[in-house]
Amino acid sequence: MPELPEVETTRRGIEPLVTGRALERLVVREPRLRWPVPPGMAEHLAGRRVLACGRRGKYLLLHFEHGTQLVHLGMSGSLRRVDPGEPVRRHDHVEWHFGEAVLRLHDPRRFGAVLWHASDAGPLQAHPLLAHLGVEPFDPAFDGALLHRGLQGRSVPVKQALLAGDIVVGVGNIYASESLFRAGIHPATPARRVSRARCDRLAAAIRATLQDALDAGGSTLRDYVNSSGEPGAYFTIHAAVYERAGQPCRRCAAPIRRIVQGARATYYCPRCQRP
DNA sequence: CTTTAACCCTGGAGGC
DNA sequence: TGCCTCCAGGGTTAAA
Repeated sequence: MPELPEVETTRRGIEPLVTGRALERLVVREPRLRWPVPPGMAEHLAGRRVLACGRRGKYLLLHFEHGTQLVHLGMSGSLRRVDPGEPVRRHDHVEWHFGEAVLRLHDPRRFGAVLWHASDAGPLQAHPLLAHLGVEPFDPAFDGALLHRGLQGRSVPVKQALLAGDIVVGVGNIYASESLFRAGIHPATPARRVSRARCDRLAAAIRATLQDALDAGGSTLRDYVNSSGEPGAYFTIHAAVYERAGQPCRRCAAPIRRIVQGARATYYCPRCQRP
């Protein structure tokens, strides 16, 4: 499932293809995504120039003069470059035509989204889907102090507090487990009980885990965004705990455990990770 | 305010 | 081989 590193890698892949270029045509084959693709979006964007390609959390942002297109990959989405005339496959829902470069959104489960925020509707940060997002993990402002502040007053397990995305964005289910392992923190620890010192460790662990995934993505960037890449083939990080239930911890050899928190699987080492 | 559960959807896995 | 059931999962939203 695309987490922040996959989304950022996608952004870096498409940025040179779209920046400064006019969107000749937008094709919406299946508007029924997480939310309906706004009617008339194709007409609204035809011939308009993309000024920049950004990202906020897991939202890709295509900035136009008159507004911004928000693209979310959900959990099964991928955005790839294909050649014009490349056969359309099942679940190819939206297409951006920039001359010889065509971007195609492929999303079997349709949890993704393609939305529009007009410039005259107010600042982009005020968009309902962006307004409550936490800080970017690579923003210098993200540190142990900020994390510690954000965890105060919450009794939910620290893993769920990370996933909520209102303290720091981009930490999905995989990297939440991996980051907590790296920091040596038990995932069920109540958020407010994580000490300031351990928040320093955790913030560093989150950044390091995401950076590792980004590095892995960078090495496979060509395959990821170009049509040669297998759709749905996301980065294979060298997971320490994720989906390793019953297998020996790479650090201490104790069997990795799987628990369910908030209806989501969490993996951890009972010996390396303490409350 | 915080916390919990339901929901959107399809492909893949497992049971029979 | 085929059909049925179950589950995963990001993230929003309604309900408690």
